[in-house]
Amino acid sequence: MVTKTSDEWSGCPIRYGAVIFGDAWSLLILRDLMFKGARYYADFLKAGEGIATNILASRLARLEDEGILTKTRDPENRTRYAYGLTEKGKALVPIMLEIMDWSEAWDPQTEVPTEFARELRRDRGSLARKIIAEL
Amino acid sequence: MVTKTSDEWSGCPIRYGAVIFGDAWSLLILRDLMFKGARYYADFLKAGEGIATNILASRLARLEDEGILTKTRDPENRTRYAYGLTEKGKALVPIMLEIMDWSEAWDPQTEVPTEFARELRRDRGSLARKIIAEL
DNA sequence: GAAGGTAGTTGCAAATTGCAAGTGAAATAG
DNA sequence: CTATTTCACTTGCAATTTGCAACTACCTTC
Repeated sequence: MVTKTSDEWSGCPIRYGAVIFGDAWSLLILRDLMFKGARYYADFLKAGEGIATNILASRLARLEDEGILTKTRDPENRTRYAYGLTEKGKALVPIMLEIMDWSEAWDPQTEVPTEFARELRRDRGSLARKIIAEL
Repeated sequence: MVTKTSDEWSGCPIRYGAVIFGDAWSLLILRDLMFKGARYYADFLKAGEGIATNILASRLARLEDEGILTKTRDPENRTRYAYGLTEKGKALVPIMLEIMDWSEAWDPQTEVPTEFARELRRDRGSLARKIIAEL
């Protein structure tokens, strides 16, 4: 694929999106941050998806490099780091909501909590703002 | 990653999304179908991203298996196949528009045509419908 | 300063990708 | 009816990436 440092790189928005989160593991990490309250390295490891520790480390580093998340010493327990979304990362919430809506509509096995699905349909803009405000 | 045929598979909408298009090449194929009028195998190969023919074949097959695109003999030139989006595939347009909006907002190098960006901001629902209608 | 918790790194086999060349089926040309 | 071309792949193989398991380094607490 044409890379960001290549001469052939142009300003295509989908290609930029593909570089950032056109990767299944990154998508799942973002999900855990946005919707499951994951904050620490161990949270992502234990999220049940079976991500390997080396892959997790590489993805967290990439997302940090891209300015999507931040890594800081946890004030409560200074042996560990806390990961959090930047403004740029929080701005991905509407994309995640669209994905959820699509999966709910087209995959029979997908199940979104009823109340959540209702809010998603009714006013996804305010739902997005509410989720971002809680991050 | 937990696979769709695994006992541990649950109805998580983001995981379903990740399986389908949490893949950079698939995203670019969908972009070419939706916004660049690509229809034939050669169109995707020549899209300038440098996708290898074996990778293209595997992704087209996967997207077809997932019910996102269809493959039919081209009526005008029966030596080739025409690829097209199913309803399920067309329903991905709003997700792609969200990605475009996000890239335009957060990546300085990304450039979306001004008129397109304006419509995206003003009423993305009707822009999505317009794009789908033209597919 | 030893023990425990946390976030990684390292080594290696297996799977996937990327590249280039080859194949097969259908139209078209002679 | 045979030869050529076009199109859509498939195959073989080296290089990269992933997945798995074990190991390390850094704080903090005791």
